Amino acid sequence: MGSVVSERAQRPSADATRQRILEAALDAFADQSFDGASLRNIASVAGVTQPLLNYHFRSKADLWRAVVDELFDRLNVTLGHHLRSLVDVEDRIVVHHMVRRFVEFSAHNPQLHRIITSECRADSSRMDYLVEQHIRPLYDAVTTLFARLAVAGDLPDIPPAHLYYLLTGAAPTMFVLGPECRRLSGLDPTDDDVIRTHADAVCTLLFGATHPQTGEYLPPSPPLTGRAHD
Amino acid sequence: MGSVVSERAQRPSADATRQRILEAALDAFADQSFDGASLRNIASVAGVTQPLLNYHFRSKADLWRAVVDELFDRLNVTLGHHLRSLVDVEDRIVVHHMVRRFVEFSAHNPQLHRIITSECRADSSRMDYLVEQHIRPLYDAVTTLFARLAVAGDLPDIPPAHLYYLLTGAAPTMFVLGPECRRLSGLDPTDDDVIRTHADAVCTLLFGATHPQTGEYLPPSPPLTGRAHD
DNA sequence: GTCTATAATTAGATAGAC
DNA sequence: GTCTATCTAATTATAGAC
Repeated sequence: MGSVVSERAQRPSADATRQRILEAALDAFADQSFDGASLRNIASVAGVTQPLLNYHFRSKADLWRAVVDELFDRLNVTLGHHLRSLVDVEDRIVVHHMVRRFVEFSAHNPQLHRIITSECRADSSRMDYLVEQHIRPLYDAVTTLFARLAVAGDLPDIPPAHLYYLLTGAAPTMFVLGPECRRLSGLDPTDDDVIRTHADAVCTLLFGATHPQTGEYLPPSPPLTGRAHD
Repeated sequence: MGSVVSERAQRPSADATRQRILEAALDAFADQSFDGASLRNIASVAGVTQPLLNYHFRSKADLWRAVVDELFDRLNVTLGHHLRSLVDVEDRIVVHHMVRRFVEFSAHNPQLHRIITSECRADSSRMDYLVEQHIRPLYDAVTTLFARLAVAGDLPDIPPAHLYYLLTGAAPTMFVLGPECRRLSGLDPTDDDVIRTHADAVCTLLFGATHPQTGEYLPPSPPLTGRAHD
């Protein structure tokens, strides 16, 4: 047990301190963007002093990269676990589950999309890092899957790139704008029922009807509810 | 001609200067958020010096409010014009046109959603202003229209609040993340064909099939394309 | 590993000349 | 109305004690 010592943390308290800093920095960068977040405030939330952030992470930019790496690691674990547990099933089942997990992840980690929309609005070195290091592999995997499903008739006839931005816009926006949503609608976007309803809604748009309570896939899927005109 | 003098601008050059400052500030606030945008840089882009911004607009916060007011005025004119030109037609025709105009406006004015997502992630006085002054009237109008259409079966059976966030997420994200989109997909989100394809895609998700070239509504609407399983 | 103290930079706002 | 010069405050990063 005493042999669990990383290169960075010689003292037992260091790893815990690092983690508290990372968590405070995640919320700060997500809520106030890179420039708006101050190291002093992050340090204060983490219960340490500002120079300690420069000690553990060389600079503000390096701290930001550490935050982003951990965030995408979590996303990839979430999506990857469900992908691996779904081998040998049809593409449309896989994508259905992935969309639900993506909505749930976005609800529990709105910081992901807050940071992406902060940094990907104009070219910058941080956008370089985000896109090439983390987003492109996901984009390639998702659009490849979408292209297969569109040919099979399991998705609307929409070009994969457009479908990607429809999904990555529709799924998380209610949670990214959580404080606004609460005021406008009275709904609590952290409530499990609200999250489930939103996942159902995204699946209804993309795939047609789903079981409203459990989100289970219902093959063969009936026509989109609410489309009857007779 | 010489009588066209506003209260604020005693000299003929003042109105033009004010407008150049507003345009530079719009892009700065949208691309770099409130804290990231500096008055010195905005002034430089507008071709003036920094203290002139404090002269025309009392403070950075007041400049931000002037930018936001003008932006929502443009949105309301765009949506309002199409609403007024569509009296005495069915709700589903009205909403179909509004969605297309909203996609087009979002493509040409991504700053709108960049500013909203900057400010509505955490409570602040600027979020207060945005929500109560500009967003709530739009939210109320849109969700009321959605509720009528859902009852009539012209929209998927999704609660209006959720449908609002699906639409305001799906429609503009491709343009809000324009620089990212260009890198990932190779598509130019300022290209008219790309914008039209995206408007078609949003309408396909919400309403089912549309005429892919013109975006004309096709009543009675056929089933959602790509749903056939036989 | 964590602190105090501080250097160096930059920001928004104001004073005053023209 | 627009400029130059400057004030005050806040920021990141570093130096050095413990």
